[in-house]
Amino acid sequence: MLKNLPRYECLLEASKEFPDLDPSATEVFLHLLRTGDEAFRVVETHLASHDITQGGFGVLMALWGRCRGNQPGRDALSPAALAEHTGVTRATMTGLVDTLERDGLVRRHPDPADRRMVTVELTREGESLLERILPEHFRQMAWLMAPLTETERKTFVGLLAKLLQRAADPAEAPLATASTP
Amino acid sequence: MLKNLPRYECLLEASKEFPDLDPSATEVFLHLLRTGDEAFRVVETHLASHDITQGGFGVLMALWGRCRGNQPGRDALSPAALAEHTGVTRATMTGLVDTLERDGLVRRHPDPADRRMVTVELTREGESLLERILPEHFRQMAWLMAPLTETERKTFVGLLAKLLQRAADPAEAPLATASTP
DNA sequence: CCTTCATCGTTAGCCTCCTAATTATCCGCG
DNA sequence: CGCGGATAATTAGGAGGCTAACGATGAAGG
Repeated sequence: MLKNLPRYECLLEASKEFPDLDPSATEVFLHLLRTGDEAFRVVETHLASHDITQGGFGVLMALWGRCRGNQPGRDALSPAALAEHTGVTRATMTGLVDTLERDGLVRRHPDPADRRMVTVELTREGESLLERILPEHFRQMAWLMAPLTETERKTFVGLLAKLLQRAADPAEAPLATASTP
Repeated sequence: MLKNLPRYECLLEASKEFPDLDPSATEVFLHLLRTGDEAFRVVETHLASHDITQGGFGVLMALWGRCRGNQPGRDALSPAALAEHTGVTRATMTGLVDTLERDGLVRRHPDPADRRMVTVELTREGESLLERILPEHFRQMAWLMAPLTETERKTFVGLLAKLLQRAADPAEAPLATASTP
């Protein structure tokens, strides 16, 4: 998102004016957002070359046997389950499934038991697209992470997990307590 | 983006089937994206409570004296410079400035020297909004990073920088070479 | 001078994503 | 049975993001 990461001296200077500004925290934060965004873009670019978006890819992956070969038969999920799984709202999922269905990668089936419900499943075409995309997708992640040793990766995931736990915490941020009330 | 991070055993199993899949690389990648996204959401939620979006906030920040108190007088930038600075296209910047101007946070001025150009500057209202938002914004970043020691932060930024360099590399990913040609 | 080319901002059309409201259906309770 | 409440998917309306194309202007060369 942010293209220009502020330089460190700059942060130090600004922190004089704002007592709430923690320079090292800000630096980590900006680097995290920037790197995440850039990594995102790398795979997004690849997916775009196959005319599929990140959102669509997420749906396809969710459909494609969670954990691969979990259950026999076709994998079919409701839009609600897909939304939950990929982290978007159900309204958004309607749009995503619309696009995927229009492109023939996915099919909607009415649920005979509960007529409110619908199940979404992969078509052959969707499956084959996925199998065409995945090897390169995996290669790309491996390439991206190549500069990190196995030890560094462990450390990294540990640090990310700490932040993730806090960021995803329902307790949320301290929106009241402050040094500037 | 991805809500359910695959468990490690699952990745190991899948890697049998896909020689290109590097489990630890995938794990790092998914954690990075997920954490970045979650951190993004935290500040986005805060900004939303002031009726401003991330994109708009970025523009305001860019306008608000890069590095704070850099130059005397008002800070004014062209849409192109803003787009460059915040990492969006010029077309998108037009829309962002439209919204900000409609909300009275920003003003467009024609450039007398070059009639193709326009300069964008902060209004008093925009400035005061920013000064109202920033303390809490800083506090939020500090809160988010609180679980990390100063040493961990240094390590973390180092790792992020390594990845960033690679991800932002114009050389891009190895889209040709592969074990599945 | 005038033609060509680069550059600026904007427009048009599309996709993703959101919230809120709508419609259809199921379920349980009197 | 019939009615209210929960839940499914969808629609409506808005915003940000992109690419591509456009109109206006400036700069440079013949």
